Formats: sequence, structure tokens, C-alpha cells
Amino acid sequence: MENLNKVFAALSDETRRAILGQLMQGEARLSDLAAPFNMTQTAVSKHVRVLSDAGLLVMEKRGRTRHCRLNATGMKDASDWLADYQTFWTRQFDNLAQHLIEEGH
Amino acid sequence: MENLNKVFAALSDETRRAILGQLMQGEARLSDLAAPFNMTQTAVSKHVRVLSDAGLLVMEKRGRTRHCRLNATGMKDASDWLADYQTFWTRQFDNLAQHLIEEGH
DNA sequence: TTGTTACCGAACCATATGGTTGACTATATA
DNA sequence: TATATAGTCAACCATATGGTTCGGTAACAA
Repeated sequence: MENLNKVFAALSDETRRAILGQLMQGEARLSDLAAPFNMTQTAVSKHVRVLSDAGLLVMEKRGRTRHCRLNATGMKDASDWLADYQTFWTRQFDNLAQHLIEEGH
Repeated sequence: MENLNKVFAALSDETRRAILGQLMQGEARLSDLAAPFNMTQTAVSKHVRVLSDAGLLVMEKRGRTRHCRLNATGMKDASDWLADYQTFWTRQFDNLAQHLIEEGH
């Protein structure tokens, strides 16, 4: 999937993950999103655009403000991709546990 | 988590995801991993190092070859982080489905 | 011993990324 | 009307990233 590049790249930044965390509380204006960070609103605006391009949030223009809220699709792309590997590592952990049990630890 | 940056950044590259896909089939030498790609082995070696730093694979020196295999920990970091949002978007989808049902569609 | 294989490391290059400032547009408020 | 607010856009900067080439080293094979 081409979009996986954008999704994972978007998630690889601390600031952007924090923005998504804020949006878990509900929708927020761009200036609200920018407030907690020690950087210009322009910088936050760029981060929001990256998240938007990755399908992780949606923006809605409302008067002179711009409201953002979480979007499921991007997160679902990442989650679906990881699912295959989840079965792998749960099996790996199970094997480890079984191994420890058989050794009597 | 500091390591989440590395994990998601590592996953944001097509080549690196393909390498992980190869390792799903089992362990492989670096030269085997490099074979399918249209790039130098040095480039692939760099990708492998990125994956290793992110805790997504482990390398073992064996003679003059270097064997790689999947490592669960990095993938688990990403999966754990996503889990919170999974509950969010499954709820979001459920709400959408409920909405459509109530409208009689 | 003489290659050959498998890999590393350093230097280099083009482009992407995360940040800034400054000028601008559009909307609300006095 | 004038002014403040919310946000965009373009230019710029430093550093990171993904790739290359070249030279070196350790391990195996002839």
C-alpha cells in the first residue's frame, strides 16, 4: 500500500502523535492544538497537514477557524498491516512461555 | 515512548517493510535479503541497521555471514500504541453502522 | 598462497523534513 | 471604519534520509 508510507511516517513524530492524543479528547481548533507546544503555529499547521495527508485526521473550515478531528482510515491502514505480524509475535511469545514452562521455571 | 519514533520511521519505508516480509518466511542472510532489490547491498545493509535499531529484527554474526530474523519487541511497541486508537475507530465504525441502521438503510 | 565471498565504514550527493520568519487573506469584533 | 484573530503561503535554514562509490577486513575455498 502506497499510503502506508505516509501513515507510518506521520506516526514517527512525537509532536504528531501528541496531536492525535489531543484529538482523542474530541475535536479541536488549530490554535488549540498548537497551544501546548513550544513552536510556532505554522509548524503545527504543517504537522496537521502531514496527518491529514496520511488520512489520520480531517479538517473542516468553519468561519475563520479550522477544526480537526480524528479519522479512522489512516489508523486502520497501519493496524491492518501490523495484524499479520501480531500473529507472528504472539506466537513467538507463546513459544517462549512454553519453553520456560517445559524447563520448569 | 522514545523508541516509537524509530519503530514508525523504520516502518515508513517500502523496502524495509519488504525486508520484514521476507523475514516472515524465516531467517535470512544479508545478501539473501539484498537479492530481490534493485540497489546495492550497502543500501540494504543500512535499511537492516535501521530495522535493528528499532528493535524490529535481530542480527547474529555467524562466520562471515550475518543472519537476520524478526524481533517481536519493536512490533509490539507499535501495536501497543495503536491499540488505544483501535478502540476509538472501532467505536467510530460501530456508531456509523448504528446510525445507518437507525436511518433504515 | 591466492582468490573470492560477505560484509563494514567513510565520504559524498540529492532530496526530504522540521523548524523559523515575514507578508498575506479572510473573518470577527470594537 | 479600524483592529485584532486564525490561518495560509513562500522563502529560507540546518539536519536527516536514502542512495551511491571506493577501499578495507575477516572468513572460507582453490
